[in-house]
Amino acid sequence: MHLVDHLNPMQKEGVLQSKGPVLLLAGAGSGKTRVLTHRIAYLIEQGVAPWNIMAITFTNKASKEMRERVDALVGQGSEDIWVSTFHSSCVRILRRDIEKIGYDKNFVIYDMDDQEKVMRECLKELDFNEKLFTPKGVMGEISAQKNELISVGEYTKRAAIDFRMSQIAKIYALYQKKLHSNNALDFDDLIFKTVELFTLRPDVLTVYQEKFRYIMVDEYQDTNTAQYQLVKLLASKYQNLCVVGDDDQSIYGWRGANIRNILDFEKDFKNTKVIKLEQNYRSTKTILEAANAVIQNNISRKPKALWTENEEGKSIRIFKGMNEYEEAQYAAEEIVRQVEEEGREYKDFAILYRTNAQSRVLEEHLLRKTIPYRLLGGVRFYERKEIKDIMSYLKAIYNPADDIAVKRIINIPKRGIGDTTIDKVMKQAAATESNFFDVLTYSDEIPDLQRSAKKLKEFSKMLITLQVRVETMSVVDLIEEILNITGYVRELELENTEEARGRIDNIKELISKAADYKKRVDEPSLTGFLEEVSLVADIDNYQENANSIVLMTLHSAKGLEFPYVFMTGLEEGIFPSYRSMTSGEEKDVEEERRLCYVGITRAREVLYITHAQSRMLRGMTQYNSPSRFIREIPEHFVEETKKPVVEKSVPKANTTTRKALPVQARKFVQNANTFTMPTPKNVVLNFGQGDAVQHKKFGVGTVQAIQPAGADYEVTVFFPQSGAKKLMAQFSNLKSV
DNA sequence: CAGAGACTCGAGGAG
DNA sequence: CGAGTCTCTG
Repeated sequence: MHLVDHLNPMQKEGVLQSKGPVLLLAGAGSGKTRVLTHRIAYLIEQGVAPWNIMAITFTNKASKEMRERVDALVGQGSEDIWVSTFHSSCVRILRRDIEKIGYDKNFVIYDMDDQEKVMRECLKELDFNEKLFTPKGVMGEISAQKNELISVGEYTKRAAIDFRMSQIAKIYALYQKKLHSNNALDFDDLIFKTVELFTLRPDVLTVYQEKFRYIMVDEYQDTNTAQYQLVKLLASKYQNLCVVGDDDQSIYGWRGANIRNILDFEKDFKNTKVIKLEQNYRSTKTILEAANAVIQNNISRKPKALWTENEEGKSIRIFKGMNEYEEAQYAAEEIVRQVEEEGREYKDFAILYRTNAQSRVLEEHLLRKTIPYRLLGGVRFYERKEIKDIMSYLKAIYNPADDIAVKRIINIPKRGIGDTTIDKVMKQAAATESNFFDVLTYSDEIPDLQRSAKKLKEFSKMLITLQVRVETMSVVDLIEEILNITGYVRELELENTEEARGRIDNIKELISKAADYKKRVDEPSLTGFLEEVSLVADIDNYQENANSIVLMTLHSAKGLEFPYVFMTGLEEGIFPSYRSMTSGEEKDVEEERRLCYVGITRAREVLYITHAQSRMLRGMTQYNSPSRFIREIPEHFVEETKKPVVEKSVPKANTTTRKALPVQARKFVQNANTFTMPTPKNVVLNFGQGDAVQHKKFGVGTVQAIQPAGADYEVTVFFPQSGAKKLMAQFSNLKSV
């Protein structure tokens, strides 16, 4: 029995084509991970040393999965294969060699929060119009430059003719200067600086080229220019580069992913062998053909069509809710029904949505039905205040030059050091070109700081004390020591609120994560722990085995699969998003459509698509028409389902075949049909649709519909005597009976 | 300096 | 609607 015996011919070719550039176009569910892992095993079988092999993925989860599968296939020596993400590979390289380009190798990694703080400082210092230059906006532009490998110098040159750009160039320069003096890199820098290192120091590049003779890149369609350049540099010597991707699943354009990387691969690497994997092993025919039908509406793509030998399967269920509550209720009830009547397990279900904000209503209804669920996204663990506080202590101990971390904790818990004092310290630091922390240590010598010097020195002494212990203490002990000295947890205990208890739990969770780190890693260190924390993604924490349904964004769902998938909020303005519809660029809607394709192809057996006629957004009620993507699914794959008639009637799903809907032949024609109006205020209704109500003149009737109408509700009530009446809730004085 | 209350403004997705 | 910022007061 040979490695490739149970692979299909195309997969086999992907495995055996082990030399030279290979472009593996792998459709959704076509077994690409399988090809990659077998390919690695085959290389080793052919006598390639494990340490000469590198496999790059985007998420830790993907790399962990690949590592496990490779371990199972290869056995001995597999630990020497570099299986890691772009970011962690770069960190590893930079820790060794970044000194060669003028950075300290103990750099810290800034997350978005930290970046924004630095950015705010820059904007404040430069005193630019804050309406024109928002931290987020400028950060986005700078990030885009880094993704395109455009340095401060290069950008400044290009910016010369444009006022706004030249302003941003100044911010970019200051921002980089601050990061450098804080001894910090942001996410984009991790890639950028590695490329810079390789470019400036060919000797270093050669070392890595010799090391990584066989390179594989997963999710290649999501690489940006910087990542591409990195791979190209590494592979240029031996040309043994295998990239795997699917242009139809490119959904990270907004993050700088350059779809040209996949479309032009053959031009960049001569004699590229192109292999297409088009057989899908995951979904039913119905689901797959629906996905094909949707994605065909995109103009810029490589033509292809996935096929499967799987059975027809069930129709795609489409549900229209009156509002997002009804939508959520439907999903929850349908899941309960499937679990109780069809014997499915909770873990078979995923609910997907376009934006994280949509998860709340869904959660409420799942809680109400006591359906166990896991939520990915939202406020991530490491972004919680208490966690960031503790982490900032660790960062400040590790790298006192990290002004952002030091400033964050200087008055946490309260030490009587206020904004005025902090400002003075900052001024002093700027004037002497020193770090914020250094100023603290000699604050008693500065006239301006005399009054608060005692507190400042006390704080700096405490940090120094902790620094000394790093050598001898594990991360767990260090955290406990911090909590001890600062009284952080004690303070929370005194609060004695639900929220405070939650925060204490989170801190305990952090400690156990640190303990787990210590157990798992060969040489645990504070650096290692900080690094790991900086680089975790949400999806990395997703556990397949837990028996609960899972809620996540469509973006997070890429690479996963579930027997039952709910795609929710399929409405114009939500999905496709308002921004993509109004940007004026068709490519933006095409990216949304690819996201839809990704969503549909997550489903193995049954796909539900739901949308709501109205939904609350930012305190406003929006009325959205159904998403164009619904119309792009041929109707014979679809059945429209009605809500299991709730409340008073039989709780049984009641499905009917959907009547002919006009099929929109061409896109572009679609207009938004999205608008907002004020939500009724000060009107409380104590009845809902289907309830009986009493009216002075008409007697008892049944509520048929409730529509917001300006600041009031228009209630349609059917009265047996007088027929249907439309009444304004505020004036009709309806009473529930 | 700290806390309370008013006020503004904004949510797309993620390593 | 809700998080984050601003302003006022003790």
